Amino acid sequence: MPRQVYAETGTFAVVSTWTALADPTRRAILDVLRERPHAVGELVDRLDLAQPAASKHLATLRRAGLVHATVDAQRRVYALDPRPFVELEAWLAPYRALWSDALDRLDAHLHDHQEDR
Amino acid sequence: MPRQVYAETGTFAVVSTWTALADPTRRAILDVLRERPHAVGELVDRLDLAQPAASKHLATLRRAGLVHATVDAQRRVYALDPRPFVELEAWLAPYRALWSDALDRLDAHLHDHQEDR
DNA sequence: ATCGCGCATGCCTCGACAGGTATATGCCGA
DNA sequence: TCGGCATATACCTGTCGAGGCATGCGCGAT
Repeated sequence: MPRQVYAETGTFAVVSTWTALADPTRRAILDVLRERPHAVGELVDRLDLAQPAASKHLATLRRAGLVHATVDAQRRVYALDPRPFVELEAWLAPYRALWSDALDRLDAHLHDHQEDR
Repeated sequence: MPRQVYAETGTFAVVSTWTALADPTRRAILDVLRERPHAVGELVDRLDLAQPAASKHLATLRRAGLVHATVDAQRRVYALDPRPFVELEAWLAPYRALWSDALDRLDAHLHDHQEDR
């Protein structure tokens, strides 16, 4: 049975969400964690990683607040944390006008000679 | 009057969207470009950048497909390109279940003792 | 108490950048 | 044609992060 959250206490080398997401291996880890929480060993098996590499990537993801670990005996079970994803969403939101505008223009173009503006 | 698109022809050192977005300066550039297209000099002024730095960041953004430039005499006017943002959106979409689930649980918790599940 | 397992961490090396300076290039105006 | 402007690019330097290896550390089982 899980016991305690493994907090990233203090403000030690906080990592930006963007920096954490810049690495493909870390994005792969997140993809797997989206399915369900995984222990480090499971991630090592499924993603064919060296164990130290996995631990380091997970540490980075932790410092970015993207994941958190629960302690279960010798195992650390990592799970996603929603908050940074919400921030990403918020960052992306203003850019959404870009493609919705593009789609609008496309739409206008399709309905071309019927009405203008 | 603008003349030509400044294509990133060939597959020379394509940069991942994530890599391009990992840099804060580049994100600042995108924020400014969201307002309207800007020439390099305008970006240099508004963001207090060295001119070579601006050109280099813009080159990276170009290789990531996030911006494109139109040539106007000696000036290069950079504007946003929607496509990578749509891809970002697509990447983020599956994670949306995360916080919608969290909100659902919160909601359920608020309506707590009224109905279960 | 001891061993083995699961994981984290320290050290090293290397390649990838960011910032700065200097310089090359295309284009306009006089 | 010439000078100057706007931008790109080459070069250098310092920094940071990823991968690989070895090792430390906590916990459970025997």
